[in-house]
Amino acid sequence: MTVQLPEEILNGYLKEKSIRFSEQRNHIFNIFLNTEKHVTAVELYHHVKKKHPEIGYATVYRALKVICDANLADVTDFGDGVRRFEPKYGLGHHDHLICMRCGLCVEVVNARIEVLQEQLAKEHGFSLKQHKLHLFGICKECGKKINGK
Amino acid sequence: MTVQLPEEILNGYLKEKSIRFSEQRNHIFNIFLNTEKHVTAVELYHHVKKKHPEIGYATVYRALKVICDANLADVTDFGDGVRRFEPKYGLGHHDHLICMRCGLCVEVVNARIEVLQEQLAKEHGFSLKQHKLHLFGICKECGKKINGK
DNA sequence: ATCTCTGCAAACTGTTTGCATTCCA
DNA sequence: TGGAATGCAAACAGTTTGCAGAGAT
Repeated sequence: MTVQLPEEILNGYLKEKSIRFSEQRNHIFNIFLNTEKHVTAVELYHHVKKKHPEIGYATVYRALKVICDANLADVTDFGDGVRRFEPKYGLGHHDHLICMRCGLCVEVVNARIEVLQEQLAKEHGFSLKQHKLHLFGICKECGKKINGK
Repeated sequence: MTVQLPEEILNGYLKEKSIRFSEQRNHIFNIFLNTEKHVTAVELYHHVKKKHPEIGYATVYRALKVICDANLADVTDFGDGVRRFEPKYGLGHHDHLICMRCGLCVEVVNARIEVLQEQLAKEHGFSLKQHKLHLFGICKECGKKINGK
């Protein structure tokens, strides 16, 4: 099994599902891949708009849906009611550590937590497919600022 | 420090913030406490509506906001874009194990995961305040059904 | 009497859908 | 050529807000 680039994965998925190629979706996908993580659909729309002013909201949403279906993006909601999308390439799972004061978002992983989650699910008769862990707290910088006052 | 009932906590909070008592908010709060967990604002509205048809959406939303501010409810979004509220009484934190097939939602806790999360946050200079862990998988029953086919 | 809370409806935000047109296969 | 994908606008769902009137302090 050779390593596949995200574009190849997407194209493979499109072929498999006999979804037609489209210039716009391609543009959206490329911009999505090069965007800072955790983009809102609206943010992505604006990024896309800069280079391709003719592309509309609906197309961005539809493209994102295809990308998610192809398992190339994760959807996350940090609790503010806005859905955020982030690219993923098969592997590379991670959790989120979010500062409640400044909004800083750090990606973290801990293998032991992952293993314990697997066990916990198993104890309850579940086969685990996916998980989302959001840790909310105060980051170092904000901590200083608060104490400095 | 004596143990406080949720109503007492809410009343204390109202007094502290000099928010006025209101019949409606009280009804909403009581129904909220006696509802199965993870209610949508809309679901809660309908429950409330049965007993108190004169209460409107806005009041339910406003009441829920006060309840959350008083730290008596948690907001959760399992990824479907709908915000769910669940009562909490100070302590009693738990995570969620969700079946991706039938929607079954089990509440789980694992002390070791909690400790590791604390450590993980600390490693990154964060002081942890809160976290949300959603485990998505296939429950025992659904697993049987899938294999049985 | 004052000033907050309610209830209604209208406004808003994020997302989806219907339809005529464009354009890939 | 046929049918799926686009772009627009209108529809939708969930949530918030403005305002007049009711009600708590």
